[in-house]
Amino acid sequence: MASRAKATILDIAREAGVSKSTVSLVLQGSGLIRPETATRVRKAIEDVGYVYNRGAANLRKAHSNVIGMVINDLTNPFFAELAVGMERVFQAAGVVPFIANTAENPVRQEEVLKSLMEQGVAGLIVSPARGTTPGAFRRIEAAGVPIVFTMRRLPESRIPVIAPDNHRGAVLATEHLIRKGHRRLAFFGGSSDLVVYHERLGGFLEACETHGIPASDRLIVEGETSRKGGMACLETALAGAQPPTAALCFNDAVAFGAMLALRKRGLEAGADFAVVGFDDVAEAEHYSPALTSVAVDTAGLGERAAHVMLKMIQSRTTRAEDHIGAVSLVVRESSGPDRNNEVGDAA
Amino acid sequence: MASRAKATILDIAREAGVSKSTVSLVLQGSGLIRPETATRVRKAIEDVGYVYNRGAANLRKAHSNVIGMVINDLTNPFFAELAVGMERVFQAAGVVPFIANTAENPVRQEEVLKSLMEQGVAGLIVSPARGTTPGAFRRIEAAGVPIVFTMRRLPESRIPVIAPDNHRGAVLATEHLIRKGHRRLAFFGGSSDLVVYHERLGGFLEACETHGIPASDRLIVEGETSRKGGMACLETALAGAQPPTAALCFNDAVAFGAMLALRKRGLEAGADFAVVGFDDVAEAEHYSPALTSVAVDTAGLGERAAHVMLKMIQSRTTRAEDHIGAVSLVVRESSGPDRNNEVGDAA
DNA sequence: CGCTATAAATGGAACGTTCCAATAAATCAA
DNA sequence: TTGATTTATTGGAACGTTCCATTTATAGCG
Repeated sequence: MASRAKATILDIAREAGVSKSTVSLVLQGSGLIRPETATRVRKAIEDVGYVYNRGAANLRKAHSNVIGMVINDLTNPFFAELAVGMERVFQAAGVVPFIANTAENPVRQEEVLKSLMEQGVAGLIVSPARGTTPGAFRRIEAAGVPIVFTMRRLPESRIPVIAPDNHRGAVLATEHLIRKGHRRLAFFGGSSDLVVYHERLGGFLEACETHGIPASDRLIVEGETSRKGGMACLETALAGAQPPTAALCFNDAVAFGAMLALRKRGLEAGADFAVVGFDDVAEAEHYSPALTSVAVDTAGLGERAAHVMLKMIQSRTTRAEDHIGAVSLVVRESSGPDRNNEVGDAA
Repeated sequence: MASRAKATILDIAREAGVSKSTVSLVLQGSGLIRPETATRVRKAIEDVGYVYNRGAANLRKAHSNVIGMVINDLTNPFFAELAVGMERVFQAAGVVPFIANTAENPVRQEEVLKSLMEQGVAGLIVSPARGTTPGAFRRIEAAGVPIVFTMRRLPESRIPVIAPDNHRGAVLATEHLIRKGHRRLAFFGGSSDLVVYHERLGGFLEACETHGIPASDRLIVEGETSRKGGMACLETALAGAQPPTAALCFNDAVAFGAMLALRKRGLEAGADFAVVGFDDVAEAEHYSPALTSVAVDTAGLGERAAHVMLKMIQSRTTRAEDHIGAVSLVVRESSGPDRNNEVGDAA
């Protein structure tokens, strides 16, 4: 049944009674071939169960159609949503994106990038792992392969970035909490080795500044960007003498964790402590209580990144402009007013 | 900076003053090369920024080190967890898995498989998209590329499957509901074009049978395997004259949807209506109320699938045994007793 | 009919590796 | 010293495609 030796273009040529060049032309959909010949060739292809060998082709063409998508945490639904947005665009362009997970591990990331490069990818869309060294992409850049960063950027690097307006999002969220009457605020999760962290924290601090929240009433708790991290942050925060009454969380996972920890203490997010997330993953809407979060148009960012990548490949450049996506605050149930300071809020 | 023409093995040979064969040997870590020569070559590799061309190599070797992972719905956290389990194993084996998403679309799946095959994958781990035609994998089988199905199987196919014991899981869950005093039961979500559906539904029906729940008191509502589908199922179920008091859901996403719909009606899962999910995704534990679900050891199944694949590749066979993973019911808050039929349940 | 113009098909070199068989150099045994 | 053995290194022929430069067939025109 299964012919052992895999068929090549030459086998097809023999089968169809044409030359290998003709077969190649048919494979590429060239109009130079007489339609009848083309169908004959196509039939032969079908008959022998031929599979195109893209490796061999790339040897001559140096122009693959695969794009690598390197993601730091596939279990975060946020990245899955991002990937889906990209795929929509790539599919339309006849490009197949291969996704690889680095699990937030720079060593693993190194391996994955190496493998992708060896495979001859046309471009790389990357959300770099935490702790990525500044030089990690130098070789890839030198090889002339276009790279686009999504969501995260590296400290000093000329690689284009597609990301939401983290600063603005944090300002929006923080102002919302202040308007709700909260005067002792916390920022939960993330760590300072992430540029995004500084952007989001920076927005938080700026809003505090503008609205006269003194530094002594701001609590910053670093932590893992996961549910577990969020739980830990909340515990730390409530252990203090003058605990905060509201928190802006680094992302939704942290927010979910904080809410879970609240429930464990018999407290309710929204009523007893205000929680705001970041990213607005699909789950946020369906949580209980529903999570107030900064919406970043995840799928839109994914589409944007894919478009930028396609353009870079097409114009064979390695440069592109950054894109900072608009954000908006989606107010739900988790961010109620401060009970001890019922200022009220019209909005 | 970036040398335009990419360096080849020959450039390195020139740089290091050896022959291309020597470079090739060094690249493969052969012990035949004098250590000093090897270091000299490695230095040259570093200096010229060489990237190995795996396509060219495969032309001779016909033995790539990439494995394709084809997943039907990346946004379902279940599959992300599965992927993570596989990656652990593959990483240790020095293999890089490329993940591709089919978004439950057989046409897209066709494209993805084609692309992966052209890329010369060593093997394929697949969770087939809904509506996959029985012949979809014939060509791949004929090409001698090992395939392993995970979670889902195709109606008639000799391809090995790694999946949980769906039947048993459904029996466990259903018996739990019956012990809780429920006498009118529903099965929510999924559709009959999925083999898994029949396995899970079969377990449900069998348990009903054994415990004397008449067919008239069993309600089966097909639906999308998503939150949205779950919401619709619940609405349909409660619209009837003699609505059920408990439901076993096709998977956790459906269960979350059903719980959400309950809340919209002012009802509470656990207290007013019992809900049991399937898969026990990480989220289940953290939901409110926490979801009772059938745990399938997702990561373990992923690891198992990866191991089977590695063994198939190594022994160059296309056959392997099915693996049916053990399941267990994790009882949480969402599956309380029937209020109108407080039989009680010691366990 | 001969000529040119167009259309269709073809052979061969190249792409960057691997691997076999062969060579060159170093070591050993007698 | 000579030949045998071991250790390092090397050319060259594949592998399956693309693409350029040709060749062959077909049509058009006077």
